Amino acid sequence: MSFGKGHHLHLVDGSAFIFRAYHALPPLTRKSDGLPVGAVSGFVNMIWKMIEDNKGPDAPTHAAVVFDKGSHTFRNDMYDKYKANRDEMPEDLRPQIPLTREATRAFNLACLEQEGFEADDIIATLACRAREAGGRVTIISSDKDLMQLVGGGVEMYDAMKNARIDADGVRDKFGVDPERVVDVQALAGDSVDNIPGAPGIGIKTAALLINEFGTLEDLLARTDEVPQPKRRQTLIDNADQIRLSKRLVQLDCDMDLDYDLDSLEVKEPIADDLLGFLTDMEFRTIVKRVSDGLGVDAPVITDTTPQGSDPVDDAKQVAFPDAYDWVKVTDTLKDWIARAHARGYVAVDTETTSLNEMQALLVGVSLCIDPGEACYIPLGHKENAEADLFATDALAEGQIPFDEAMALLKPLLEDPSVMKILQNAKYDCKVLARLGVQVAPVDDTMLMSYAMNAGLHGHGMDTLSERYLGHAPIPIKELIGSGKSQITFDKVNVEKAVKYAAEDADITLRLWHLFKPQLHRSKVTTVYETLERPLIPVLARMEMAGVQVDRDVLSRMSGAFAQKMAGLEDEIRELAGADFKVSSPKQLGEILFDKLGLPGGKKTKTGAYQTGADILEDLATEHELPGLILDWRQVSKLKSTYTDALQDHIDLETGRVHTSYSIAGANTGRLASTDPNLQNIPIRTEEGRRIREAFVAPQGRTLVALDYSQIELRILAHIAGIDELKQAFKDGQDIHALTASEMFDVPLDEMTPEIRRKAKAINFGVIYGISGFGLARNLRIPRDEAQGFIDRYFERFPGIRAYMDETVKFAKDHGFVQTLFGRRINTPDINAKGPGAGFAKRAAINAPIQGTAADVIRRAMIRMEDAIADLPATMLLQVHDELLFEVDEGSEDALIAAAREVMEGASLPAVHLSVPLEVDAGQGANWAQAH
DNA sequence: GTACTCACG
DNA sequence: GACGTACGTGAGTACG
Repeated sequence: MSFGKGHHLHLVDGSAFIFRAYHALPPLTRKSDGLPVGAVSGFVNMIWKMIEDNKGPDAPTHAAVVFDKGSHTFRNDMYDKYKANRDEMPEDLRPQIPLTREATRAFNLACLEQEGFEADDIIATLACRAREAGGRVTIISSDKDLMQLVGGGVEMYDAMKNARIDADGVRDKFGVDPERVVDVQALAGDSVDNIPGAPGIGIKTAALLINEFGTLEDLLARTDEVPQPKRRQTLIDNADQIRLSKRLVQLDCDMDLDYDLDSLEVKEPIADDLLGFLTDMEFRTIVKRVSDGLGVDAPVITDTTPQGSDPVDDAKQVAFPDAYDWVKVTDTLKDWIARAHARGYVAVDTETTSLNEMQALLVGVSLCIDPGEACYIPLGHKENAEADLFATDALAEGQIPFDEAMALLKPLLEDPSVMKILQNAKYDCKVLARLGVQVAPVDDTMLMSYAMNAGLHGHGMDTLSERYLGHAPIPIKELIGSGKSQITFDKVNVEKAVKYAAEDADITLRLWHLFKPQLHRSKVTTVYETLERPLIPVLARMEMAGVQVDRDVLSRMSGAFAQKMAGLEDEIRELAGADFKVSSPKQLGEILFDKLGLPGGKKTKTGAYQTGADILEDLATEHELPGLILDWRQVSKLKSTYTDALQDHIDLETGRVHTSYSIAGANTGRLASTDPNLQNIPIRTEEGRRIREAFVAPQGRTLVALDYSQIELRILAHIAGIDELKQAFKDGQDIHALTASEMFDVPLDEMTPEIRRKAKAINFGVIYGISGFGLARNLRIPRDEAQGFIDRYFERFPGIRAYMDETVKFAKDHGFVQTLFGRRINTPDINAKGPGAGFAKRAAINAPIQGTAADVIRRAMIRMEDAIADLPATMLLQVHDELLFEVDEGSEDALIAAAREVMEGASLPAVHLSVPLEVDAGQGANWAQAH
């Protein structure tokens, strides 16, 4: 009998089920092999519950579970930014997607998906057909995009809230009848799906307009009748965008489907199929429940755990062996690789000749699959290596030829179904990338620790091993020595190398077993998945790209600086009346305070006089010497740290400078740049700024810099909820001038630079956890005056003080603070007594602000590569609130537009800031011009 | 190896 | 009542 009156169709939004299950549940893994199955388990539970709940007279006669397929749909062809700000699917969810299809079929339910269409379109087409045939439909989903289908026998059911949604429910939500929902959505837009809509019009206004004009088409045809001038203009200006939005939200009710409603008739699950699947998944509880429900005996799930015990326990309890496997022949290597494939994960570590990844040569690879069982595959060890006298270029015995081994390892390292577990993965990924191996997918124990333990301790392997495994790894010094006599790893005796290298892989695997379940318990899985791990390949590519630095420019500046220093030194010695080392603060202090008897003379804790810039500036009014010292120091700093040291960092092969970013270096989530540090290139003084002229674009290219304007103050305004500040940012006002005006009762048009400067210092102070002492020192004013400013500021902006108090209280209660994106920064000293207390408090106040800004730019960087993929552009550097790019001449504007859009929308959809993020852009032949 | 100083956001 | 502080980094130099 064909589908019609009296029939009831259930349509389940399967993809939504999966995401809900994934995010609601801990990251369960299959015990026998560690396969992630948490989302599958949640999905199965939801389907089973749905079946159980829908027995009885109103039971569905027909049913289907509908899924999205692929990420590119016909909507992307209409609008390339459709759903563009969706975060990427978490790595451990990806392998579960096919399993949910399998689960659906195991339930004997129709499993529907179609390339190029969203689940919503299939649901729409089927719902419309069922309605036309005179039957009833229940759509099991809470997605508001499906509400346009409600009515005429079609209802929705929100399985989480246990609530049915009928036409009245839709009217409650959208303020219009279901058939007009698309009109409202087209006007209001949707930041989650990146539907543009009309700026400034939300659901409320949209419903008002639609109810007044009838339909969207009528409204757009009669915009001249809209009474509010601003609203009218918005509608006129954005008419095309609104029409596009409507086409984006309008579901396709008329898809070509190669099946009909009758084929969706409900069939009882076949016990063997269903229980077979559930047993395979090792879902003990569900197997029991389903068996009871079906009235059959529950099958036994045999325990097939690798060593018959829990990997978390093994990680800590299995002893570290005295010897590991030295892989000498390809058969042994093949055996290890087969084991890794069978297990689905493997810990990997590489040994190389250098800490600099751009120069490091691969010397060997170690693998580990079970605690205590690891191997080392030596590839580039030299013969007679340790005795310099006999060192030759000949390779040591017992090694597989390099290319042969790499040909075997590459497929494993690139296999999407085998998780590679590394400590500080970026390093190994870069070394291997230079050999043409793109390691993926990757888990990084260092980043797992960082996500959970930032602020508690470092995240290097030695620290983690001692802390969490109670085992001190073999120090690298024992193999390569230290200082002048240090050797490279290729000269290390292979026997010793096996012990050391395999142990590192063993430790990494054990840490992973410990950390993986903890990640979820600490509620930082999302942080790890969205802010830490995806950054590894992004930074690796930026570092390998490097930035071109003009050696001649630096060299010329060095010469000029040397001359200037020599001249200053002569003057300094003359004024001092003595010969001394100008670079020695100790000697300088004695000259200033003992010999010349200048006033002041504070001592450091080691008993030497302080000679910092602030002290010398104060003394400059007393004597000529301090000023000259300051000049000398500035030039000396520029020469030694920049014009000289930077030249040594130019890579001879690429002719460029390749920094290294540490992802887990700064507690707040900021990156840190080392070897060289390219995040502290001078800019504040004119002379220093010229160093940036040495950072150049190659022939035919341009440097483009984009930086967030006032991002930390904006975030503070959002977090603390300060309406005046939020409004000022929305209106594009000068925030420091506004603060000054509010505090000192000076109208904006009478603002002086001096008053504004004070307000600016206060604004920065607020971000740092202001204190009277600190502000006084910064502004060089008496302390009580500074305290007066602060008091007035808090009087004017009471919300800021409330934020500070709440943050400190949160830190005291929980032992950590959080960013808007859930990043956790531990505050172990927050309850300390004594001088440390103030320090910890200020750090706790600052961390959520600095950390949220760091999260925002991380999100932008992760999305940036896709966003500029079609442009001849490369992302090169990050300087906390700035990104530097290189782009072919002629494409500058396209790059700026694309990058700005990513940066300004980087918080979405996870966090909707109540202040706009603004990005300034510049371009030029060198970094000085681009800024 | 530690202390001091100074470059950046 | 005194203490000692702006938040977060990395690197070069002196000095023991």
